[in-house]
Amino acid sequence: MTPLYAQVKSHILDQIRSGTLTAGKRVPSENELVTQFNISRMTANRALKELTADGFLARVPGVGTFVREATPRTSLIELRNIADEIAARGHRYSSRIEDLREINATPNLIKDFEFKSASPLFHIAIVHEENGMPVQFEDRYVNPFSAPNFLKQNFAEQTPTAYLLALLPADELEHNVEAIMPDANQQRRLKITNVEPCLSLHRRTWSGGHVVTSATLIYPASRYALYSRYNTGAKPQ
Amino acid sequence: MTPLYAQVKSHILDQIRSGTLTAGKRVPSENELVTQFNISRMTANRALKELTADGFLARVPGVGTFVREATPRTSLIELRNIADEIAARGHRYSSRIEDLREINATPNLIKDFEFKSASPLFHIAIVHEENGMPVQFEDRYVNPFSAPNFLKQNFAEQTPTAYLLALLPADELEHNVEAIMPDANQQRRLKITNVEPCLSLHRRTWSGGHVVTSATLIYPASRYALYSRYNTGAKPQ
DNA sequence: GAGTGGTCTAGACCACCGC
DNA sequence: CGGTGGTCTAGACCACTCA
Repeated sequence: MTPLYAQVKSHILDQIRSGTLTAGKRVPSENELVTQFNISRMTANRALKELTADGFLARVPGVGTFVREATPRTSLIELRNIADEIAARGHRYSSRIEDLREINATPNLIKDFEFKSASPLFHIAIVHEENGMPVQFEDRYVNPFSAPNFLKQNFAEQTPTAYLLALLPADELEHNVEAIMPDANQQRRLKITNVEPCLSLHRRTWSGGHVVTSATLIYPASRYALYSRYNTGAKPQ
Repeated sequence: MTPLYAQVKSHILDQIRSGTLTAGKRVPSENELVTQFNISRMTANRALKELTADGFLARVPGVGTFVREATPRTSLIELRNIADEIAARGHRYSSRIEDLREINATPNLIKDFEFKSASPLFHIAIVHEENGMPVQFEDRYVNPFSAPNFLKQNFAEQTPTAYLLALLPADELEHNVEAIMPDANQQRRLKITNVEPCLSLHRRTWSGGHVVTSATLIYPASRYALYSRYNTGAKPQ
């Protein structure tokens, strides 16, 4: 059974997504939600408080709760498909699959996937190339309960990111970015000749409360940077 | 009057900072907090829930609430003050100012600040330290029209970020993250002995349509990572 | 079975806002 | 003044874990 506060959150998010509630518009007050959903005010308060913490709403004491301008918290690293990015630059995309099979989760992976005990996982190692030059090494684990047919896909046609995004909407993302020196294996796969640092982007993706996939994306420093620009919704003086 | 839940939060955070509660240790249960502070369980629940959301605690249903491992990582999305982040980990913050003066904008800086012609700029170079160890080198330029008193501030008391944020709301942000090998100057300032890659985070901040500041923040890879986790607003809640 | 966290209720008092 | 959000209470039922 879905908790009541989560149902209220979903209801409001649906209205924002569908355009019924647009930026700046007032959301039902806590007391209005109490009568609409036949819940207690504490439950309505929790729903609105969490949506505010998530960056969707802004609350003004004595006035009301409002839909915020285009979510300022979602922009730094969008979930984009590297094949589309490369195509958008007018370059040729290709890939090389280096591994694709079922494995047993290690203790670290069990923690990553929030599993309670040992479990099989799917693994893919794939090198993405732009005009034949490796630009990203993707080392990804996939929850077989979320994507049971993962191993049967043709990843020469569609990247793992694109397949998973089409299958399951990502409702929560976690990113961790580090600078690393690639090990010999990674250097070989990325065809790095000189000593060159890399960006290591670790990403976990949730859908429906479960970790769908955990991926480490490695970019050679000379060929890639992460970029974002966005509006915070603050009021300029 | 400080809210009760905030008092409980402070009390627990103080114990983490002072070392009374270390990583992995169990925090008082909700019922124990109820009797200790003479509060209702909902208030105790709120304190523990928020500390969990803030990343300090981890809760296990049926077992208890525990202090999390302090991971030195900084938020990618929010504009946070490094002094607060370090204090929140219970560590000692200090800084070393290496430069603070007015300069003339170079062509690159003129472009960065969207100026039409040459102009003076303020410059600060400052090393941020955690328990005496350099963790960030900040190389920042500031628009004198936005913050005319910048050079007169005491940056031993307040970081440049904190000063500028209090002065002007950031209504637009731009980030660019790269992996770099630090040059000799940067190595010396960060006290890097071995060959070690660094994260370079370049950030421009707008307020009222003008570029207020342009900063390059350099983090040694071994001591820092950038982190973010957020809700995307996609369908399943 | 005792203890834990997860959720929920039906009230309450308050500061604040706009009218 | 009535409506808003911010906080708080004293109960409650549940699923879960651990001994």
